Amino acid sequence: MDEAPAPRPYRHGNLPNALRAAARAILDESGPQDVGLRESARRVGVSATAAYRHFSSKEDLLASVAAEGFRELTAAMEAAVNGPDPLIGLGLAYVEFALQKRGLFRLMFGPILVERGKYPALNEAANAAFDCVQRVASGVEGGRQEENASSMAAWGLVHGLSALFIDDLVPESRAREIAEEILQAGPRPEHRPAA
Amino acid sequence: MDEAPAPRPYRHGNLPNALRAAARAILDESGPQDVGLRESARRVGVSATAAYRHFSSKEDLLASVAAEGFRELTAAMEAAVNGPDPLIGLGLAYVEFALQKRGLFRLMFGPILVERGKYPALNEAANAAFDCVQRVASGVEGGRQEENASSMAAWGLVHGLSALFIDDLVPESRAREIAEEILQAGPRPEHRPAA
DNA sequence: TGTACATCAGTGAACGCGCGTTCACTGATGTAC
DNA sequence: TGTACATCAGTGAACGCGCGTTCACTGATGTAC
Repeated sequence: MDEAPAPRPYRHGNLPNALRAAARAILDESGPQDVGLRESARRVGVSATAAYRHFSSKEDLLASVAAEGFRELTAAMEAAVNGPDPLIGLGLAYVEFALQKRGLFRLMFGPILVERGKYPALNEAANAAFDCVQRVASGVEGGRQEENASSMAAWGLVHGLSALFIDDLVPESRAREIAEEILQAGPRPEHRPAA
Repeated sequence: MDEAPAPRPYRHGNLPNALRAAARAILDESGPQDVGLRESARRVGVSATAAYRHFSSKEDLLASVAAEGFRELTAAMEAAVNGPDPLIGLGLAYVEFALQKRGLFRLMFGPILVERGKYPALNEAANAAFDCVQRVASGVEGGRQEENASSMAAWGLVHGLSALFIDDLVPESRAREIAEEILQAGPRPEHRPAA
């Protein structure tokens, strides 16, 4: 027991990733308001100062996490688009992403998004995700990614359902079936007078 | 100049309202994350401690502000429902509310909403608003306020558009026309292949 | 292959800050007789 | 109408806290010769 084996080498190896992972763990457990640079570092087992070797500020770390989230959202949507109905697939993937990664989703669409001009990587990742939605929703392949009413409607519907679901305005168990029902039905919900 | 006229009487008169108003001013200027009990009191010109005569905690104040917001949202929707197409009116009122009171809207659908079980007044106000949406969206008068696919779709669409708009994912100037276009068109957006 | 040195990812102590909240209090207001 | 008193909306000082960030530093790693 003399030679205690160093539990971690001097250099961490991938501290940026570890910090992002820690931040995401906090995100999952509570919410964006509780994600802190100090707490993230604490969880990784590293001094708070170490984070500054890789991120210029807390906000920088958060932006990096959000960018990662947008990349994952894009990947999930693109994977889901190869079904019979791309738009339904995309919609369900979007909602599923929100339900499974609530805290991350909230971060992605929180104040950091407004500041995305300051963070090129975040900006790029967010734009890629939005372009993907608009492209599929416009029903064009090479298409114009400019907003048009129909693609905004699809996006709005999917985003709104996600927001309502993760706010527990509908029990989670029902959220998925409702999303499926709505998306299968259209995505133009019929306006029928009571069931 | 001897007798400086007391700028405010010893008793404020309506400190709860004044504190709510101050909190909303902060909400408008920055966002939910910057609303504090101390800062609200400071703006009213009162000691921080004074707030505790009327609110048991910061969260209690926030819940009170959110409840006020839901009451105003309900009123706006109910006023807008008396047009030719109630659902379009309601939708536009909802979006307009979000655009005009971004910070408040964010607070209302933020973490406080999840905790609404602890604040009966907030819970009641929120339920009233949600019932109003569901009632109009279900197209029934005396109606079942249980969630059904069509009313959830309408709500989701309207809520999602609001969220996208206040996140500046669309320039505000365009937000209103887009909302109108989408809602006029349906509210079942046609899925047309590029314009 | 060995040595000298630059690089750079870590450390721990300390900073100032503003927060929510508690405390003991003051003094104006309202009320009972 | 006057007086005694309870009520209660305010005050200011102080608390502990955790935060983001800066500082001067240490010591392992990588590189040039």
